[in-house]
Amino acid sequence: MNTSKKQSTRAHILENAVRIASVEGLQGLSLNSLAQSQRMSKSGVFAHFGSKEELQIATLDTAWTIFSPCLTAPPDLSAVQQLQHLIEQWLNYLESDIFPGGCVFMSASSELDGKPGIVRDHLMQLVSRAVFVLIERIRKAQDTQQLLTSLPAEQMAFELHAFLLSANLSYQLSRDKQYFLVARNAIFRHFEEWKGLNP
Amino acid sequence: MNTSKKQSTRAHILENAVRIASVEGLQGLSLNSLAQSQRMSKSGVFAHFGSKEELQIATLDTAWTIFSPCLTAPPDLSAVQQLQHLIEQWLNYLESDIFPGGCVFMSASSELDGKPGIVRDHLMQLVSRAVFVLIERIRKAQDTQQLLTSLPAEQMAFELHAFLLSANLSYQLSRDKQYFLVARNAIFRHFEEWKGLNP
DNA sequence: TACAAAATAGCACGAACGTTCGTGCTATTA
DNA sequence: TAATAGCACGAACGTTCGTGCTATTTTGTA
Repeated sequence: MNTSKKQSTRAHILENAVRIASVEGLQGLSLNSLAQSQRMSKSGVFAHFGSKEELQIATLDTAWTIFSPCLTAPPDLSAVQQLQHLIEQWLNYLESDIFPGGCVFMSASSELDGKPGIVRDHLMQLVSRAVFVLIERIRKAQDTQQLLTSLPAEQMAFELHAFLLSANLSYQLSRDKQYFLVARNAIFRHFEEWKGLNP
Repeated sequence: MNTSKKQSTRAHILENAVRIASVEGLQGLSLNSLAQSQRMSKSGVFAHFGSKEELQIATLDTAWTIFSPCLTAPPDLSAVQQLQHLIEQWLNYLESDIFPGGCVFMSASSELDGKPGIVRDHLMQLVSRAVFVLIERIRKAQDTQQLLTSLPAEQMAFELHAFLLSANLSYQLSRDKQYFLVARNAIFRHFEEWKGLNP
C-alpha cells in the first residue's frame, strides 16, 4: 500500500488537532481531548509524536498546508492583480471558518510570544514565510510601475497585514462578519491610493 | 487605619498577577506562580478572590487602571490634537514594557475568543470602552472640521486600532521595536490624509 | 495588655496534565 | 504455519491545577 495506516491515522489526528488548537490554543490542545475526538487512547495518539512539542509543531505544519494555497496566484495575472488576489484569498481564508477558532497562526503568535522554544521558532518561520510572499508581491507590483507609491514594501505589507490581523481578531471576539467588510474597505482604499488613481 | 492590610496585599497580588498574565496569559496565571511571586501560600492568595475566574477579572481590572490613563487628554488641546494625543499615549503604553509580555487585553482577547463566560464578557466590555473613546475622539475631530474625510469614524478607528494591534503583536513576537516606527509612519500618513493636507 | 476578628498558612482532595511501560491484537513476511 | 513487525490499548507514574476545609498567626481596638 502506498500510504501506510500509520500515516493515515496520523493525518486524521492532525486534522482534529488543528481544529482543537484553533479554539483552545496550542497549549490547550491536550492529548486527552485529541484522543477523545479521535476515539483513540491518549497513549495511541502520543506514540505518533513522541512529545507534546512535536505534536504542536506537526499541528502548525498541518495548518500551513491548509493556509499556504492562499499564497499562490495564477501566473497570467498582472503583478498588482496577483497582489490583490493574494489579499482576497487571505481574507476568504480568515472568513471561511475553515478553522473554527480562527487563524491558528495568529492565536499561536500571541500565545507563544515570550515563550522561547522550538515551537515558537517554527511558528515564526512559517509566519515570516507568509509575510515574505506578501512583501515580494508588493515589490513586483512596484517594479512594474503598477503601484506608483514610493513607500517601502515593508511599510505597505505591515499595513495590509494589520488589517487582516485585526479583522480576524475582532471577528473571533464578536462573531460579527462586518469587520471583514471594514477591512476590505480599508484595503481597497489603500490600493486605490497606492495605484495613484486617487490623487 | 484607612487602608486595611487586606486591600494592600490584594493590590500587591494583583500587581504581580498583571505581570504574570501578560507573559503567561490569563489561563497560564496559576495560583502557584502567583503565590511564589508574593512569598505567600496558595490558599492565602486564593482567599482574596474565591475563584480563579474572579482572580482573572480582578487582574483585568487592575490592568485597566494601568492602561486607562492613556484615554485621557488635556482639555486645552484641539479635537484632532486630542485624538493624536490618544494615539501617541497608546503607542507609548504598548512600547513601554510596563507589561513585560505586552498588552494584557490583546493577548487575553485571542486567548478568550471562543470561550464564553464572565471573564470573556468582562474583557469585551473593557475593550469596547477603549474603542468607544477612540471613535468618539474621531467624531469630535470630524464635527469640528479638523478631519475633512467623509469616512465613517468606525472605519478610521478600525484602521488606527489595527496598526496599534499589529505593532504590539509583531513587537512581542520579534522584540524588534522598529515595528513601532512603522506603525507611527502609517498613523502619521493617515492623519495627514484625513486632515486633507495631502490631496 | 487582652481579646475578637481578620488574614494567612497548612493540608488534603479530585481532576487533568504529559509521559512511560508492558501487553495484545493484526497484519506482513519467512 | 511460524516468526516478526506495526499499532493501539490500558494502567500507572509524578506533577500541577483549582478548590475546600481547619489551624494558626497577625491585626485593629477596647
